[in-house]
Amino acid sequence: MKESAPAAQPWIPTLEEVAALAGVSSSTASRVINGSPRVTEQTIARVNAAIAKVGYVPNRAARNLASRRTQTVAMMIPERTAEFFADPYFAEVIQGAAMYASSTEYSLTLLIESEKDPEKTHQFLRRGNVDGALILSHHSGSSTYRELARTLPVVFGVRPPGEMGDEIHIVDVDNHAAAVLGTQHLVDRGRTRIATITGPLDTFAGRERMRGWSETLVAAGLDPAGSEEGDYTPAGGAAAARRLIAADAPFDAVFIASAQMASGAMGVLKENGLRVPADVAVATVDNNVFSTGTTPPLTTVDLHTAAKGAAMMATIVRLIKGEHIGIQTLVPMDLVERESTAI
Amino acid sequence: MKESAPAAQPWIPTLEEVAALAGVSSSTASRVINGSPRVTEQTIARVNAAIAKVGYVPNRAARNLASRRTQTVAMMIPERTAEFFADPYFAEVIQGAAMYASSTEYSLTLLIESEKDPEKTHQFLRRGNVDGALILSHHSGSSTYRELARTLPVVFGVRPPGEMGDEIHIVDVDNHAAAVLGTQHLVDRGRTRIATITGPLDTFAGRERMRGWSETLVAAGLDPAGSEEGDYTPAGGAAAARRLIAADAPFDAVFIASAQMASGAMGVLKENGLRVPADVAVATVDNNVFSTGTTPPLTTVDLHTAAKGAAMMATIVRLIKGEHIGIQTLVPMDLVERESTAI
DNA sequence: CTGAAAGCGCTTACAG
DNA sequence: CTGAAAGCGCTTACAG
Repeated sequence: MKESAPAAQPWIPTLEEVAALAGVSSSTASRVINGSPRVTEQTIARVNAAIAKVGYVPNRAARNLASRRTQTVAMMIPERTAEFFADPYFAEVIQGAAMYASSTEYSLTLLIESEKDPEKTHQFLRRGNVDGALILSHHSGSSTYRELARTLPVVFGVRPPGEMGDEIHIVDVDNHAAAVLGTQHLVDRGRTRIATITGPLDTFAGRERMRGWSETLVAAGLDPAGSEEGDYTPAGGAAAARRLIAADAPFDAVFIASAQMASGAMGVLKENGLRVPADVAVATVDNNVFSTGTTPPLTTVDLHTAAKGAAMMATIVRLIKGEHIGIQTLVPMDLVERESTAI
Repeated sequence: MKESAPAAQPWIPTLEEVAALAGVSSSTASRVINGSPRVTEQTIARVNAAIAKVGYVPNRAARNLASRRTQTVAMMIPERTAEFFADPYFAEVIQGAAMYASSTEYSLTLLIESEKDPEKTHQFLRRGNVDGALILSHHSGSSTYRELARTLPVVFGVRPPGEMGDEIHIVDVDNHAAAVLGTQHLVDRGRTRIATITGPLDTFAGRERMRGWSETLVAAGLDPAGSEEGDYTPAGGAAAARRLIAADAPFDAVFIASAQMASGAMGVLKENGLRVPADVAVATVDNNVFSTGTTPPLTTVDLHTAAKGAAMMATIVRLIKGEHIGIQTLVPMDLVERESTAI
């Protein structure tokens, strides 16, 4: 089945050739390419002209070998890839990171962590095959990434288990504030019996969002009108909505901790003859197809998830360059009002 | 803001050290690592022991430079990344490709194509920085990727504009068959007034799915009960459903060309007092959160999208290795029956 | 500001 | 089956 040859490589210009064309040494050509300040304007122009003429692109392998950098950042993906990619949240973070990367010299590689043999993955990372790693998800309880962070720049997009130490860099959103924003909006709309569908309460984000809902009610002098736990999926949201209704504590609004859950919950509300927003106002979190695609579309807290991905990438690049930066970066958010909370 | 140093690199073992430890030359150690057949069992064992002992991982840059391969495959992402990643379909293809890649020596890099300066991206690709490229999307009308395919192994996940030439390798699903499968199921359920919400009709897939719906009706001796065009989004599906209802041609079933559109359409059906499946049976395409998260869950044609991504990766690897393979790979599909078409 | 030279860590004909 | 040697295409002190 083998063919003669994998398509004869066409002509690929080399640094030396560019240098010759520009009438300089390859050292100088290299300096121009790498933006060294110690080169004449004129030389720069000549080299750039030569580069443009032959369409020169540096050979990454050679460059990386010589400079001992890889210009590569790994995005770590848990082995349960199907679940991971099913959540548009992660896709959006990846999108933001990839977009930011494209504006830099770094490229983003998807690296799936073997859960049976995490050591293999970690060795790959530690052995100089990437300049840094981005962690979006991890088996809670595992602290392997924390260890990795001691020998390699690592940026977390979720809070790793255990205490925050100085060695951890995290880019996150203020989940408590997000829930306050969404819930307060329901209060401002005059709703007084506000329920919630929470995220998984064994996650930090899930608990924080619930706390935001609860504290907002207390501050407004309102009693909670019910709380059910969901799992961030539409089906989970639908199930939680059913339990909420079955509990028979009347509610005129519900803060749902994710748009995916909200989209599932909407169908259940309708089935039970509850009109949105007339009977029940709905506010949620995440501005994506799940919040725009329902009827009516949902008021939501936009967490700027793509911006979070970009911020993670920006942070890892700065860490790689050896900059000294803060432990935590918070990504801003805002409320997007739609029909589901119209008066 | 600069710090002293980017964290002293810890000890990274080198091939030479592994070789010394095993008592062989680095040539031999290299052969063991690369699975050359011309090495003694004993030598292999000794080298592997040394590798395990020091936790050796080959330096990719050196390896790539010496072997003139990159072990990297680029997944091309259009510059409108937000739209691209919003569709779970693409995320699922990426997932499958990444998963397959992790079982090989290849790594998958996300490469965003600059649309203002596509030449820049293409030069990067052509200049030996990747071994192959995967194309999931492209501006129709552009034939640049076809040109690229003449100098670099390229696998398409969508049909490029223009004629299929021998130089094009494509991994796809039979969209016509998918629509036949879904529509025939509605016919088998005894529905006789079957409408459709199509995908964008300026795409090959959109037209093929519509043709499948239409031909199935003809074969069953049924008249079409209406057809509206959607755009693969929930909002687009909702709008199409509204038009379908407004057209006032009664229908008792609808084949919707994507689950995203179906999820939007479901809300509109309910609003209009149409019960699913009692009044209207719904069959769709894509087995993801959009088909499982609605109430009731949707009967759908599972296109095995992750398998498609894996097949794309498998195909590019074979092409890179110089194997002679067929122009087209079709990924199988199957029908998943759920409540939306229950009798 | 520029160049000659060494070296990054591997692979791979070439001999044996 | 194994080793010595050359070389992959860059970067980067080191001199000047």
